[in-house]
Amino acid sequence: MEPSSELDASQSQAVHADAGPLIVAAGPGTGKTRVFSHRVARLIRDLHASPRSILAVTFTRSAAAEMRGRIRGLLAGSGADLGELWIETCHAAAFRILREEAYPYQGEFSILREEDKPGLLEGLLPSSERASLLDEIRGLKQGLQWPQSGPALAFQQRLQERRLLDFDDLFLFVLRLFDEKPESLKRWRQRFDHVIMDEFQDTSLAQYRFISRLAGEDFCVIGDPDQSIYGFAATPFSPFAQFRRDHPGCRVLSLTENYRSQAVILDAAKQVIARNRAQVPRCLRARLQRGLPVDISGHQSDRQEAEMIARRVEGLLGGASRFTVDSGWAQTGEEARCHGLADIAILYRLNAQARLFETALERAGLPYVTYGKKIKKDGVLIDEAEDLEDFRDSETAAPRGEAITLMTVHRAKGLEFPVVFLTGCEDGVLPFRRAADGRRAEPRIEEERRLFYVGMTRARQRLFISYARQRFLFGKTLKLAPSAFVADIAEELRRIQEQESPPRKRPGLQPDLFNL
DNA sequence: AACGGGCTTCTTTTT
DNA sequence: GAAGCCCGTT
Ligand SMILES: Nc1ncnc2c1ncn2[C@@H]1O[C@H](COP(=O)(O)OP(=O)(O)OP(=O)(O)O)[C@@H](O)[C@H]1O
Ligand SMILES: [Mg+2]
Repeated sequence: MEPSSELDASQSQAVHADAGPLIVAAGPGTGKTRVFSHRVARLIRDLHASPRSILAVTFTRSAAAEMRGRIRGLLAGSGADLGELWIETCHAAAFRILREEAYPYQGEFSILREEDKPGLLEGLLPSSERASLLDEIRGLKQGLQWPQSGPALAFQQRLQERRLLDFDDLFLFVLRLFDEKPESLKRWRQRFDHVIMDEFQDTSLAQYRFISRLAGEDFCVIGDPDQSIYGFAATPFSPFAQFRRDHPGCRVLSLTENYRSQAVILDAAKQVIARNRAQVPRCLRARLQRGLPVDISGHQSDRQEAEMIARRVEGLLGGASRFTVDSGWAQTGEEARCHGLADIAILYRLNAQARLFETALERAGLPYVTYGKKIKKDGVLIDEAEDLEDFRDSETAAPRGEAITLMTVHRAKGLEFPVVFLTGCEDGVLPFRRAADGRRAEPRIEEERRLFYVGMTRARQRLFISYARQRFLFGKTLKLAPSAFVADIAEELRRIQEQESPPRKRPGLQPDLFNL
């Protein structure tokens, strides 16, 4: 692994950019997250900023944990430590402030988990109307409005009786706190001289308002508009555009060198994303050598897809290095059995797709870890983060570190793997389209394309794209065409293998997706 | 209260 | 296919 201390010229410029509103907008694998950690480390180590004056915002808790480790590593030997540095998600930062301010309640209060929300409406509404009320409440809160009347208000009162906040409330309350108690806002603003955010493209309006109120002169946001994949979860909002409006004349830096993916993979990904309108012309160059073509395979069925991937994985695993993490080979551009289990990720659009892979991997005796799937234990939903370790004992799954990773593309955001299988690349699955008869049959195609792009750009050395002609989903067997995204990859960058169909004569005119 | 048949719905997810 | 929900029956 390359030393994580190196920076190229643009990265260095971003790290050393003076305090002042700063956007770092750059493509995947260009070292945005590296810049983030170095910028924080530099503040502490070189500029002697007090760690407690820094607020570093990440998208997930696991990213926060990893960031903590990276920064600690960068500070090692300098005598400095992390002190009271805040590395938090937006939600966690809001929650911490509310707790420290004992607002809106003295003493204990807690967060209502998403799955417990409907229960709170017990007796208030027939359960068939609960979901839509919760949607309505979310809509209100996302627009920074408090529920004012009707069952929405009743829900809010029930939260209050139980000293509970839902996730959206965190921002409503912290913003209200700042409005009601200017002295409190002043204190927090004075504390956080330096605010930095990663994955800024997925910041919601409420989150942005919250962080903006805390931030002073030194406010740095880092992200990639082409990797915005959580639009579905919030009301439409363009954080980069808003930041520019709020900070006219802010500095805008970009990073153009991709250190993650071999050139063929990156070029293929660029061809796909090129179909989305770019606000700013894209510039992204591979630093690694070309590598092997993107491997595209079509299968007769979803089961076949899973079986073939399991076999493929076996072929990739190096004998001796089978259990080494990220063995760092394949710079040679040669196919080789040199990978460890932890080097390999199987990515998919829908959690429901995971099961077939689990079955196939189990049959092949290959250890894996599935992330994010809702897990029930004795009929009760358990929280993965805390309880997965125990849970694993009772299942076939393996401990982290020597297992294949199974997760949705959404979850893979920000991560990288030497070998990536991007699966279920069918029209209707990726891009996902709700059941054909539904009104909202139109997928939000640009976001789906970004998702595909995120999936592709997780790969360092090998990218396998696969689709099935037939898939069993939601109780129906669907006939599916390959995703149009696949056809956007130029011939010279890919190698296609269509698994031959069972003996059935087909007319010569077979629509060939790849010769559009 | 507990059972079961018929009905609908079912992404992606942060906390 | 599985789960949740409604509603009528035991
Ligand atoms: N200057 C550099 N020299 C060598 N390797 C680098 C350099 N900068 C970054 N890398 C490596 O490139 C990979 C991608 O870096 P990083 O995760 O920071 O990119 P990113 O822009 O945050 O990607 P994403 O958009 O997917 O979040 C990592 O493996 C990182 O160690
Ligand atoms: Mg990153």
